[in-house]
Amino acid sequence: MVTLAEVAQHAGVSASTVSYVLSGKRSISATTRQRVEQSIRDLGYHPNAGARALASSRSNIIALMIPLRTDMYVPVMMEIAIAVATTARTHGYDVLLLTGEEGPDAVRRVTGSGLADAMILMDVQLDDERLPLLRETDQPSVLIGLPSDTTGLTCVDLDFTATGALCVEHLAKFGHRDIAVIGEAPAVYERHTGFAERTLDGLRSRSRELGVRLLHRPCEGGYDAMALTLARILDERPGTTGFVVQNESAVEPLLALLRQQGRAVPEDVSVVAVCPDQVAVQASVRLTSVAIPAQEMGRHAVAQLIAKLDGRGADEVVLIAPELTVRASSGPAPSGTS
Amino acid sequence: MVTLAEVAQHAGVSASTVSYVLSGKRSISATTRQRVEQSIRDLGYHPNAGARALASSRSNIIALMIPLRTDMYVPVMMEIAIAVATTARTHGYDVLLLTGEEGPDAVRRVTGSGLADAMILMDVQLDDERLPLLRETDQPSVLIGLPSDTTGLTCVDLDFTATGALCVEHLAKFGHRDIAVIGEAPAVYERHTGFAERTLDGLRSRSRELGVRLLHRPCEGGYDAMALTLARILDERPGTTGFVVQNESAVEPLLALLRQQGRAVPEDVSVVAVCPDQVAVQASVRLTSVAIPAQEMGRHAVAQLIAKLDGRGADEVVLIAPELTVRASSGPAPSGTS
DNA sequence: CTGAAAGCGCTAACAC
DNA sequence: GTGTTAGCGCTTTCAG
Repeated sequence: MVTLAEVAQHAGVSASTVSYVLSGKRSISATTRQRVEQSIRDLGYHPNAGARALASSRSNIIALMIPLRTDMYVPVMMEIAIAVATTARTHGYDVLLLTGEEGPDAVRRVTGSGLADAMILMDVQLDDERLPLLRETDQPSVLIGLPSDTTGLTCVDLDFTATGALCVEHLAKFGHRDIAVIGEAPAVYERHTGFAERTLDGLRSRSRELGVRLLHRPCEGGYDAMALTLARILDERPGTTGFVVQNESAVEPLLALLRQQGRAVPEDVSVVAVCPDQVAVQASVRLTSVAIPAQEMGRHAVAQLIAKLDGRGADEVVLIAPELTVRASSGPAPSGTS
Repeated sequence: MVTLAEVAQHAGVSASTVSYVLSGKRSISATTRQRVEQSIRDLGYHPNAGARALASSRSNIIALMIPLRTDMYVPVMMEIAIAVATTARTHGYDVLLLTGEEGPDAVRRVTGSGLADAMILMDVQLDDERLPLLRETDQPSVLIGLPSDTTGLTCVDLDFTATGALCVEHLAKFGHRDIAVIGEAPAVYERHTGFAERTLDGLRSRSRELGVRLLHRPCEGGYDAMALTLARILDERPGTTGFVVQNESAVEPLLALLRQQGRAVPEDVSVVAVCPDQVAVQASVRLTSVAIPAQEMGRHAVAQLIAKLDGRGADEVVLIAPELTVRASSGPAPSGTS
């Protein structure tokens, strides 16, 4: 293994000079720099991560905690994770993958051991058990998601309240007065996952303002569950002409069932989804939707974290504004309907 | 920050004793051990990862390279990644997440810097550009996937050749004589991804043996692409009664299109999918399928890697035997059809 | 069964 | 602009 000392010797300079060439923390004459860089290449030198971490008390690693659960839409998590990893690399950081399994202990382990310099938490609950730990640690962290109390925390998320409002507005503008919301699985609400509840808040308050009737039903994914849910909705509110879907695995079943019942989209009923663009585009009817900006969330989270690590940047809640894309699944409410 | 020296002092022993209590590398009297463990708890001591890595030349980190691409079925990758992470933890290892972006350079960086002790590569191409590097490094590695030349490599994968064969057998047993294969996106084949080609090999050779006609068509995901592909297939082979689908985002579109054309599943046509169980179960028709054992692959990969790290375990190709689960989408070929 | 002490490879004062 | 050097916190011989 090639060490810094060997590089120094090869280049005829001192160890510190090599170190400074690498870190750029003090100015180096052009000639020395070139000699050193040449030696580094000649010898195939790679700085030792452990030694560096020990001496500098910085590992240049960011920990990313992802949830174990699989009842959320996985591709979004994956897209965020990948965005985090690639963005982190552009800042010289690597990413350590932690599953939720260890729970709060993982936070202790990572902060205590200096394994990572900072951490990003995904899938935050409204009253997440890891939050107290984060508040008392001096280790920078960023949440992707929004807990109920954000004091002393930095959070990045889509503005789901605005998302809910936006969906209702869109349908209301088209004259829909009876809207049904197909939500996530009941477990998601029971767990008090922030985004689901906030979307609901947004949906409800804007409905109230616009005088629209709103019916919310959680729904497991899949055809059977969707069939049951849809039947109940139409039973309770036969005049329903607008649907908001926030559950990727209910999207296609819903469309199929509507088709099967002879309800044309968007002539008879309109559907607005909250889902990644890919899902909206690949559906059997191209869906009007509010996208989940996974990449943007990942990038923002890393940016915030780097800012903290560099001493810039305070605690802040970054809410990404939702954007609704009109596609083929929404249109004017059929006339003659209440 | 609490150091090992402080723990030693608190417990009234030497630093090395504390170290040995932690590592268990030499026997310690029960009383000393207890005193030390008490001190560790009292002080809230966590060993410093960097120092440990430096002194022992082992980081206790496994690098996991996942592909950037998103044309593969993401949930499977995610499931593997999570299985890798949790399994690794049970062996005392953490997982570093590398995206394919850096390509071979990532391998160099990680092995050179001692950041990770070993690595797992996912989404291996038949002639992957990272393989030469792996062969010349002494750093242990395991591939999830199978390149064309496995010399000097350890690989874990589903036996896709057997998978293909199994699908044909199942359909042939039901009397289907004309089978169409809906494959992955063309890009996947162009990239010479191992699993896609091996499945095809299995499908073809068994078809030949059983005297079944086989038509293979790559297919992008989504309805439009599937509609086009299906039309062409039925045009070319109107007598097709069996479908093998290896493309998650084509599954639902296919079912919808068949339904729309009045072809009942499984009365008129049978469908066998190669996909995760979740997809098979959630589809509008519960699909007869060969599952992708994501968790098992992740666990196996880690097990192989740990074996190597412990000096046990040689290079080996582990092919997981496919299992076909019969569900509601396959049945006897309609009589009167060739 | 336990201690003492020599590094591991690098960073960052402190000197010049 | 460059060199000297004292650690960073832990592991692991070598001694007892």
